[in-house]
Amino acid sequence: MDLLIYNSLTRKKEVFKPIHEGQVTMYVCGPTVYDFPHIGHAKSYISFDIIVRYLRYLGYKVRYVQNITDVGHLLDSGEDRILKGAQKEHVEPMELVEKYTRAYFEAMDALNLLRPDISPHAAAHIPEQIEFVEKLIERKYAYIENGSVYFDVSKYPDYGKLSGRKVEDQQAGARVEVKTEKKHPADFALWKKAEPEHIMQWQSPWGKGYPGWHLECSTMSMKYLGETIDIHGGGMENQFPHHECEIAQSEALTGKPFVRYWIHNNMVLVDGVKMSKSLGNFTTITKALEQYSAEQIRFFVLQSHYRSPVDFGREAIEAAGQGLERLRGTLRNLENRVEQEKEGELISAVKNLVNEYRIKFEKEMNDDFNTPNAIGSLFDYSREINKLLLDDSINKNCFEHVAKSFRRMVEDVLGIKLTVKKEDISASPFIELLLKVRNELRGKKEWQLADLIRDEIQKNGIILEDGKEKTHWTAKK
RNA sequence: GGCGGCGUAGCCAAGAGGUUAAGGCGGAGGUCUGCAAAACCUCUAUUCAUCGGUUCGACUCCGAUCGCCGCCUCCA
Repeated sequence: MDLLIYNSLTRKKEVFKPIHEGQVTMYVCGPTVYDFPHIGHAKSYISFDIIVRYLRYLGYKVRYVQNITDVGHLLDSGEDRILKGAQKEHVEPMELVEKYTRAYFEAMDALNLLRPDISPHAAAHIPEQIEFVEKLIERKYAYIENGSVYFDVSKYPDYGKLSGRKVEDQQAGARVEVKTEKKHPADFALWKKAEPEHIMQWQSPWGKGYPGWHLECSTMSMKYLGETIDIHGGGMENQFPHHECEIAQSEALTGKPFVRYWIHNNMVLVDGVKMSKSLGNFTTITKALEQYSAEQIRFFVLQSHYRSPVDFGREAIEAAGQGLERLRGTLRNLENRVEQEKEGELISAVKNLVNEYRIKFEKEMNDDFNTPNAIGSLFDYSREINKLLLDDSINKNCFEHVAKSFRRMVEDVLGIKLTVKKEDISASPFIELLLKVRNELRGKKEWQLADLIRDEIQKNGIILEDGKEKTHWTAKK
């Protein structure tokens, strides 16, 4: 069964074939670290996390690079985001970078995202970027103007192939005033001259300055993954100009295709409009995690497709949380039975069930990482498992086999942790003791006291379920 | 002005030229249960923004209209 990926470059789903068999090189545009990460980052990076996880599930050796932008990313006003932020917070630019880089990783860890294999910083790759620009000048794709270097878009006829735009159709200066020193409004900065008061500046052959924003991705992608990579991911809003410029400068330099599969994920909306830093309508991940669990947020995000926008609304997130509880219940009950039942033969009906749903899950994931459908099949699977749980004659090994397959899909591929380990709960022995007492009371039909214990325990986040033989307990997430 | 996307039940959300339009939440009823909880069963869109067209057949393709959204050198 082939893996199909929607390639933004061709606007078609294509069969995925990496350059080197069994290996995947993947680059994803990372954050500009000048503020706390928000739920837009969450959706974006969860989407790519799933892609990495699924590729690894399929057996590919993936090298996953995601940059940290800490220089050169400018605001409309022409100010560097990092410098502006540092000014605002009265800290050194690199102090700001450190603070928000940590915040970013902490948030990503909290959401159970796999760390990239390499997280290169733009400011740590200035020599490589300078070298990149020098080569472009050498090859006449770039020109120097007043201490800055610009890419000459007219030399690269393919400019616009990713976003489907023609240079002449654009309303130059629609949003930002056109710099007069550029030969053409579409030309973009590779290197910018720094005014003396601009703190972040480096010596270059063209005087003191700093790199243009687009440059870092091309440079670092090539450095760590090679001239042509398999997958480049990013947010849709970066398709133009950012990725278009990356393609232009990279392909101008090497004469080879820069990226084979471009993957763009859609945006997070709030009340139907884009959530963004500039609109100020964003929720930080920390704040979201105060209201919802990490698993719930992941599940909510994955219940819509990565190429669809998702509206971050309370009702929908809570509904997702309820749904997730059902999957949790299934695994919980499976594990209770694994604990309880005796060893035995793996029966073929169980083997077939596991196989059937593994195939369904893979079929959906193979169709451009269709997580909503994959989750749909998990709910069907869950229902089948629940029916199996009704059968008293099934042995431990069967339940173990099913539990393992269920975890593989939900926890390993979707990255959603389903259970809290009982060993991790320090109150564990006391809970056991209370349950013992409560069951004594139940035996004596002292329902009032027994119910009181249950209510009080539940108030402390422990859920009780009275089974036929014993009472099971779990910690609420 | 240019480029692109979306409009599917009370809510979220897949799908796709042709057997019953996934799945989740919510709701209704039932089974089980000391009561709970969980689970299971049944029901909950004759219809896919609107209007035309193509077709033996369209929610799916084409055109128009209405509404919403993104990008056009700031954003994941």
